[in-house]
Amino acid sequence: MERRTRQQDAIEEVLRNSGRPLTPAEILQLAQQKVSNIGIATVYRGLKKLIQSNKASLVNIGGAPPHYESTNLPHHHHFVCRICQKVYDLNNCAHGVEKIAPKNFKVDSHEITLYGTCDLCH
Amino acid sequence: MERRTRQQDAIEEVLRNSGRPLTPAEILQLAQQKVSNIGIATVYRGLKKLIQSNKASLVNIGGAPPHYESTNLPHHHHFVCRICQKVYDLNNCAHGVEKIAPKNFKVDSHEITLYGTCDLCH
DNA sequence: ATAGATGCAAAGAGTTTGCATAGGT
DNA sequence: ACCTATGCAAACTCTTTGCATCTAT
Repeated sequence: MERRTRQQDAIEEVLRNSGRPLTPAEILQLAQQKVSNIGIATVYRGLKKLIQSNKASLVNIGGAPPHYESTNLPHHHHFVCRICQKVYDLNNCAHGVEKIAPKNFKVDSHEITLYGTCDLCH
Repeated sequence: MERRTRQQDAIEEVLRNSGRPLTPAEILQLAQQKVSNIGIATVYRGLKKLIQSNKASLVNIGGAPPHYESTNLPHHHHFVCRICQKVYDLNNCAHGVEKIAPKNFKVDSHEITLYGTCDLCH
């Protein structure tokens, strides 16, 4: 049986409330504001559980370390700022991207990542 | 001044001759067939140089460890088969993807990765 | 001869795991 | 009371760095 703990709740809440994907270290820092002595191992274990239950997903971005985000968001993509390394959510999606696959390749999902300079850094 | 060494040549050649992106460990293994006692540190240093001189680039694929590929290929994207885990190169590119960024965000490059089932696996 | 590149091993970073204990049920 | 989840530290994996040596120029 799975148990509900303050730590697990904190991790889940941090992810849901952040408007952008976070790294495990960022999640730890934010979760510590809710549960003072939560450890990094708990964050990793918590993330693993959230991914298995499909409440969070891994966002893999070239150059940047792994980020995690809540799955309570609609379909979207990401923008990585080359200056501040922050990852932003993009709300639009280019339609028709899956058409670049060859015949006989069945596409079930896609990821688009844009790189450049964000609002604040430029 | 930069020097030309057998090790550096081997790394470059391995990347150019492989039809797909490779991990540092795979590059090491293949390069050892050409230069017997080349070490992993040399591979990392060699890759760094190739990236700086724009002869190779990092390919980041969700779930999989970092891969590297030669830039002697035209602009292209990747397809990851969920069954066999292979990474395929795609020759087309959806144009206009950079338009999904908000105003004031300057886009200089993009990556598209499709996921699904490849030809052979389906 | 000179100085950049290499190989090895040690050091760092990020992530996982073992184990005793706290705390949810 | 039971047994999962936690916190800490050690273990692991991947990558980088220090240093003596090799080697391309």
